[in-house]
Amino acid sequence: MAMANTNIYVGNLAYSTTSRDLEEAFGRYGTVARAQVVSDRDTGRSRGFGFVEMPDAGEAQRAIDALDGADLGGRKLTVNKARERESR
DNA sequence: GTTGAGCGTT
Repeated sequence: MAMANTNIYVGNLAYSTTSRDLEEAFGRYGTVARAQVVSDRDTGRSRGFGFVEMPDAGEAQRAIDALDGADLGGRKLTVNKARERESR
């Protein structure tokens, strides 16, 4: 109910990958409600993973299927539904 | 180089 968007985890990102990069990559498969690369709270560096929220479950699944294992910045992405945490 | 914060203690 409170979880209207499909929450997607994107791992194995190059440290150079930005939230904008995620938004562009997932935006090719549907509407992206939010895209965020997670940075280390202490060092400020990318932690090498991020999250993307998409309102359409069908588009979200298609994006996951298309981007999981895809190459971005020289890294093979790991993409799947996120485990916990909700939007904020 | 892999699953988000921070109040506080789950």
